[in-house]
Amino acid sequence: MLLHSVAVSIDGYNPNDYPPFAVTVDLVVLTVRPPNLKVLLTQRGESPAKGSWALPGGFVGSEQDLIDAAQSKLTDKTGIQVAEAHLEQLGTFGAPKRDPRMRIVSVAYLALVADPPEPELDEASWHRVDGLSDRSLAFDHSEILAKGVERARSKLEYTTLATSFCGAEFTVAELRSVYEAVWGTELDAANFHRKVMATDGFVEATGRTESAGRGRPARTYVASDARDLHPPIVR
Amino acid sequence: MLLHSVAVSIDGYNPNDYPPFAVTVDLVVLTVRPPNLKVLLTQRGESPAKGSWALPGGFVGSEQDLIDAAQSKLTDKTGIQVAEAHLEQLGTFGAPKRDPRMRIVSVAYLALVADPPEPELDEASWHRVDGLSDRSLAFDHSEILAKGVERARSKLEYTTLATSFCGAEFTVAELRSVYEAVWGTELDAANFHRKVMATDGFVEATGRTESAGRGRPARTYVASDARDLHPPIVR
DNA sequence: CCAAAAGTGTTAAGCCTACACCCATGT
DNA sequence: ACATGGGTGTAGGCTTAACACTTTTGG
Repeated sequence: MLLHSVAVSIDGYNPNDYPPFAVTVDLVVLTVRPPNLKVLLTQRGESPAKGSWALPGGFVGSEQDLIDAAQSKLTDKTGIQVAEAHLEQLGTFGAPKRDPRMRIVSVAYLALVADPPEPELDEASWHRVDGLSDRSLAFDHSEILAKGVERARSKLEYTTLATSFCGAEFTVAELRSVYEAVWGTELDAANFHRKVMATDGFVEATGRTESAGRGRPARTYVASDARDLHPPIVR
Repeated sequence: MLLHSVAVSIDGYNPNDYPPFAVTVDLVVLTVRPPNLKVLLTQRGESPAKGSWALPGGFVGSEQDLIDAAQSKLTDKTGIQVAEAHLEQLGTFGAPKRDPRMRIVSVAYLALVADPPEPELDEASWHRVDGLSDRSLAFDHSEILAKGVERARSKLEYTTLATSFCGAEFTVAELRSVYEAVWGTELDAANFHRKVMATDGFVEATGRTESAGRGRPARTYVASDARDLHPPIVR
């Protein structure tokens, strides 16, 4: 199990100066299917932890940037276009024994996506976050997931990222259901509406409305352009 | 400059499945020397970027956890005991060409330390953060530093981490000077005092006072035990 | 007309800000 | 006594939270 230095000859570096690592990306892909927050998991097809659930991920190419690796994994697993999702680095996990096979450092990314229509791949499926125990995932993936969920919860407080969970056009009620699913609380519809409207750079009216069957039809909105930036709170 | 797969034989893995990386830690060590925020830098003794300033750091050992590598670098460069400092992961930087020699993924850590007494090592020295331009450091270290400073600024808003910049025993005025240095603003002394006192889990009175020469002596405090947790705001 | 959901008004409580003011010490 | 910094009081403005109320649709 010990890894020794490997012979790779590079100018300016003594080959034995540094130990070799494998670097992977793991993805915490979250979506909201009201009233639940869901995470994308893959079932492991081979040992170790064969048959158990894990976060999607894979090796980083030798000439590939970390974010590019995360983006391509996301598109592979969900078919979601990069422009439609929010993707940010979550943290790096590199305990020596986190993978029993070898020394792997994994850079975790958090993706927030709108609930995708139909075409989920066979290998991957959506799971309720609150139905997973602290140790139900392979390796240290439960820990990574917990950090992703915590990040998502706190980011909704001080950014406008909640719109990443919505489709292109959405109502204020849909946006509210995102907050309710992620936070696991109910929000006052009246105050929520006012708060969203009062926050610059959050949503922009389309002028259209959308009827949900019963009740007064709701106006629809799109996310403002400047959404990833650094806007106000919504609590 | 191309790196190819290396032959390392590990059970369960095909040696050619993954590309080899070197993994390093880089440290953003911040301290406050009122009225300035300072960062610890080392001057590079060899090529590339010989002579220019860089963040302290180094390779992660093959059986070493990431945080352990960061802690030992911190102790090496500052002599500061781990228990006295706050250390948290900041982010991971792994652009393919960030180091011209080879593919290096660097896990950056942020350390907040009290201004150390005397024994600064020769290799490392403290620099005013606001005296550094966007490109004055080697590699992508200016970017890493910027992220560290930003993290420190925002964390002071919603945690009690400011006490990490203070010695074991401090006055409210000293604590205020920390906020003023990190944020680059002046704060109302009266309101600040009230806010700190009203925040549970922030400081605890020692019962002692400390005279700063002129004026009424200030009561001294120590950081509450539960400081890294998740306490209220101080703005 | 009635139920339901969207959206607006209103009011009281709490928080923040500015600044007046008192306290305790060194010179 | 007086200057200096520590610390408390207080009033006005702003934000929040709770909930009454009006609007607009489907049945």
